[in-house]
Amino acid sequence: MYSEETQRKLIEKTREFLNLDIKSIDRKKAESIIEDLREVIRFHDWRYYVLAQPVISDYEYDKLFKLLKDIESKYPDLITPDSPTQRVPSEITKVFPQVKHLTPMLSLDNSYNEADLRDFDRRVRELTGLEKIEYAVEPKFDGAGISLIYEKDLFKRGATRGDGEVGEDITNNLKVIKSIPLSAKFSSYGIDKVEIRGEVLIRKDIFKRINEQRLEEGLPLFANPRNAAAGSIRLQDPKEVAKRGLEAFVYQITYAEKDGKNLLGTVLKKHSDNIKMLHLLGFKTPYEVLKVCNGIDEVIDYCREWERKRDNYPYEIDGMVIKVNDISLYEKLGFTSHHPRWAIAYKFKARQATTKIIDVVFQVGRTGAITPVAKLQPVEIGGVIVSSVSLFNEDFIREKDIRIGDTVLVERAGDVIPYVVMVIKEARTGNEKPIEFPKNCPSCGSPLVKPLGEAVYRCININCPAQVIERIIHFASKDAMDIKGLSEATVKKFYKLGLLKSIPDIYRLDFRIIKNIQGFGEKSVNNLKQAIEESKNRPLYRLIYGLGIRYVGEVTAKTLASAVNCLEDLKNFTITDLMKLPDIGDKVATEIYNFFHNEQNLKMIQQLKELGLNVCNPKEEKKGKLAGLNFVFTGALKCCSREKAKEIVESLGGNVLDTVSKKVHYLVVGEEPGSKLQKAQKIGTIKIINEEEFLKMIEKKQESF
DNA sequence: TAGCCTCGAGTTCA
DNA sequence: CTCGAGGCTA
Repeated sequence: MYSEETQRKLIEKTREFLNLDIKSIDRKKAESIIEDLREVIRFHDWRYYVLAQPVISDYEYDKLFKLLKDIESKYPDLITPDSPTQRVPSEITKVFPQVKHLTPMLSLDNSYNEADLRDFDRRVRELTGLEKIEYAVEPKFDGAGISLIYEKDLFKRGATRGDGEVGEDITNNLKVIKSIPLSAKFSSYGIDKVEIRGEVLIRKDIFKRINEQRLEEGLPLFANPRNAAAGSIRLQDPKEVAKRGLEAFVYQITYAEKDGKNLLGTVLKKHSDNIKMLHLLGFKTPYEVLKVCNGIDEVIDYCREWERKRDNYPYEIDGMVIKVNDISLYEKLGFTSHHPRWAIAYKFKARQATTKIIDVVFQVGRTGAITPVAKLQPVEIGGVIVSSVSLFNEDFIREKDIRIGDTVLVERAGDVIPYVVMVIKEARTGNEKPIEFPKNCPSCGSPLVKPLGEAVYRCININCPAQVIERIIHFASKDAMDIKGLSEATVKKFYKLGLLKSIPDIYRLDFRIIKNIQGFGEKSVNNLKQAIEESKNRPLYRLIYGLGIRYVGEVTAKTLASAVNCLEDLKNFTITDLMKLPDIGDKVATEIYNFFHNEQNLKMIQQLKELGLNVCNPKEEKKGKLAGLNFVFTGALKCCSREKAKEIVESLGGNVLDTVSKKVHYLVVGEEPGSKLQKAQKIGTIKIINEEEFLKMIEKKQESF
């Protein structure tokens, strides 16, 4: 057992060790830290295996373990018999009876890149004397490992991994998992007794539901689906286990006998065939996603493919497993003390990491919304360095009890945007400072207001500098007036220099001054000049959208544009008039009405008109061949960007929507489609077409672009 | 009035 | 992409 104080110190040391590079460690340094490092690893073993509440990510644990292994291989005389490297960690909660596995449950050696995989392949080829190896490659499920024994076709016993030699008997809990057959006709394959390895998993969407429920009940959250699965299979009450929606995948036969004789490698020759057999016997297996690869190049390709699409897979996977497919070679290849030489794991870049919150700053958005943003000690997640993360609003901070100085678990999933999963409370020193929400706007100092029932504070001063800047950025952005060369950074720079204080100022920029600004040459100035000139001719709806009226996005802007001939006509609309338009209720109508009855705004509109911007719709309305049809895109298109495709569809009279619903007529499926495809299939009435078919539909008109 | 559907807004890094 | 909230419909 560890006291709170000890735990805190150990976590602190963890961070130190994580920043160490093996190259910087000499003999003296090694001697001085090695025992501490072992103690740190033992502590994390305890958090992970005993409490099922790890305080660091797997990736970080692997890093620590690797550091210890590296030091020990550099200075082998420092190895002690009780070093964590000398055994797979044990300590098991005593609730379940302990049982011995038929064959040890070893972990796999890890690889992190192409070079590691090629090394592995080279070793396998050397040891077997073969020129090219056939590999079976499958996703590495991130769940809780289990071992199942079937005797005379009956499910006899199921166990956790434990220390690899001895696990816990959780047969009763596993029996409630429906994807584990209680009986399977192994006898029809001439097998009396078999030991199977697998993984208990929770689907990502179910994991989310469980955590939502735990939040409501005030229970500690699970950091990820694996923790949830590991915690769930060891619940005392199988009835509770049944409620958790667990599933079990099996991926390896480690023992099979007939009349006391071993069948592996003799009768059961190929791993891929074993998986097929398990699949046919009614087990959940990676059968559909297992690929037999001839040679390491195919393996690497397949790993890459999965690294790209792993987020679309309903189960959490943290890498790929590569196994030599020919089981008769296993004997020749053998084992090291930790792992088989005939298999290796290829680990994807981690998407979770822990780091410290250094500070919290408050940003002012275009609508005046105040967003707290945590500045982090930079940390690598999924291949990029993350140094800041949004904390959204006060409720989020309160719910998670986030404080400055806290160590937090940060995740960067498929959506790319980092997110604070939880605070590692064990790491607290007592010096953490609560996050105080400002009473005044950090940009202009005016008092903030929080409308009843809303989650965010707002600065309501429309001339607040931060808001003005954001509005100009929005106006120039791609979806609005699309002024290339007037990026976020440029707007900020010009504002600071006093060149750009309002939207109309864009069209009054003095280019003689800009030429003298560092970073602007002849060419960039000319490009900017031209882009600004071109933006004067944008269609009316883009201008309306660019004005940044609250609740008026692209769609509502189009509604408004098509209701009038010219921008000024909107001045004459009463709230009631506006509410007659589709999808505009009283809230939206009021905002629009207020905007067009604000003197400052009217002056701006007048100025924009005088500066030569298009403020009217074209006279005649052209109808295209796609008139009235709604499109949605999913996946990447080969022909062009989505923007371009959207433009083409709209030019032909069609619409492009963001989400799949009954209104949609066509779903265009590109490469690696997302969840929209399933949704569309479920609705049924949507015509699902691929890119080729789509191109055919728009073909005749396409040359003009 | 509840629940569905859609739109708007916010969001990180390079 | 996701969440929250506005608008619409049963």
